[in-house]
Amino acid sequence: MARPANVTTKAKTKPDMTGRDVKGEISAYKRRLILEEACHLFYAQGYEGTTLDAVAERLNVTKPFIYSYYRNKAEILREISERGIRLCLTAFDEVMTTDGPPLTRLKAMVDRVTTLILENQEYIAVYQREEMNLEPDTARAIRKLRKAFDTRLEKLLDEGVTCGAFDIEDTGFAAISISGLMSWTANWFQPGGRRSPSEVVVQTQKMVTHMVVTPKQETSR
Amino acid sequence: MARPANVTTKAKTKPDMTGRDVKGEISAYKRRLILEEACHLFYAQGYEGTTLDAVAERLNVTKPFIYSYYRNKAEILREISERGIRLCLTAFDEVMTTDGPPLTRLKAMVDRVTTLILENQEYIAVYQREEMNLEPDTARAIRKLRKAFDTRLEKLLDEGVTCGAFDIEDTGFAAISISGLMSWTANWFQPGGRRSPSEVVVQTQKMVTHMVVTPKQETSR
DNA sequence: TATTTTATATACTGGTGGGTAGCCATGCAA
DNA sequence: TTGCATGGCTACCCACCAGTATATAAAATA
Repeated sequence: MARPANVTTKAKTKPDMTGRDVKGEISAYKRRLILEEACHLFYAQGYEGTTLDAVAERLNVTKPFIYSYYRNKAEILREISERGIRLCLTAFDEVMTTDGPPLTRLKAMVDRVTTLILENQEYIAVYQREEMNLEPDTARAIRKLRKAFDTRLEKLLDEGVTCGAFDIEDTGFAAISISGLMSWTANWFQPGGRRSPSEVVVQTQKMVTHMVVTPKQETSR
Repeated sequence: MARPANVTTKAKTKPDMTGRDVKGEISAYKRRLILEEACHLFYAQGYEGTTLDAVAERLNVTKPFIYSYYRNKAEILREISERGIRLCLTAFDEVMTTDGPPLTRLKAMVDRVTTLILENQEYIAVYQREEMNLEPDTARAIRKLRKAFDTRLEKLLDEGVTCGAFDIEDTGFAAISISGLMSWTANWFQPGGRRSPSEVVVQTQKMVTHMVVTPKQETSR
């Protein structure tokens, strides 16, 4: 009988604090494999266009195998989406712990986050496209995370405006635009295409800088 | 028997050049109603999440009714997508026929296109999200149109760079970013929300201007 | 008014795919 | 060498939905 997929809560075994939880690690690894392959197919063929049989086939396993690691299809999508936004959020926060003038931090943030988005392009693209296939509760939670990102970005912009580094009329709008600009790359970027990831990152950085900086104060070029 | 949906080619009746083609107009009107309702549901629940029965119900008709105006579900999606991008393209071209310096035309374009995008938000959003549910050929055709938009925008930017009005390193990238910024509004804008459409348009215009203009040359504020 | 044509509905089919019940192979413990 | 746990597989079910064959009402035509 397929065990209930309570693998989510890792280290379910007794608190044997000495040895590693090998079982758990293997489980997590398998979950990861499923997630990656599913994401790949969702990206290429859409969520509804992808059958779990197809995912299983690519992994040379069967559908019940998947069902012993995920409760259902939607849960896979949830993990993809969550990963997508969580990565961005943590990266953002990490950059914010550094200090330096707003522009420096903004640039660093754009660098880190855009890099991340390109590295995890499929996750991000799927997450953006398939939001409505999430269960309503989950969708709400994810949207909240997304919003948190924009809000924090807005704060940073406010800071810059206050100290005169930025020239922005509506920081809320600018925040949406900037995060949009970064997200957008996941939609059009093609690995192995005309532009390398690092070129995209650099150009995005420049665009963002242009968007916020007070003309006279713009530094290097 | 359900007639083959050859309603697409309008004015199928004999070339009676005197009277109006009332039949055809009614047909077109019905197609339009179906399209709007379908788009609305696709927007709210996704393409695969929407059954044609549901569309029919909302219109107080039945599924075969729809099938006598559209060959299949994908054709409806095609028309939605095509409408989405076609609107933008024609608006762009229309603006380009006017003359004036690049910045003026760019601003006018952003105004017109963003307005259009907000007015047709559902079409645009569906078109962006559901691209992969189109038949491969159709998808290619649509992508081509999208690309045409970016290319023409790039040309305008090149012009501006040549005459010194714009300060852009990579006009191709800037074009993608700008069209991305405008498209993005269709994803987050909420009618009746905090910002009115015209505010969004104005702010988008400012963002775009910031992105391209050479600092010293920026005019009004 | 009889007859054909058009427009729409009722009622079905066939394929598909998410999800599951229950079986089997392997390994480990006693 | 039996018994139990683990982990996966075979085989199935059933809801759902795109698409269709056929009936019927309304309108156009004669």
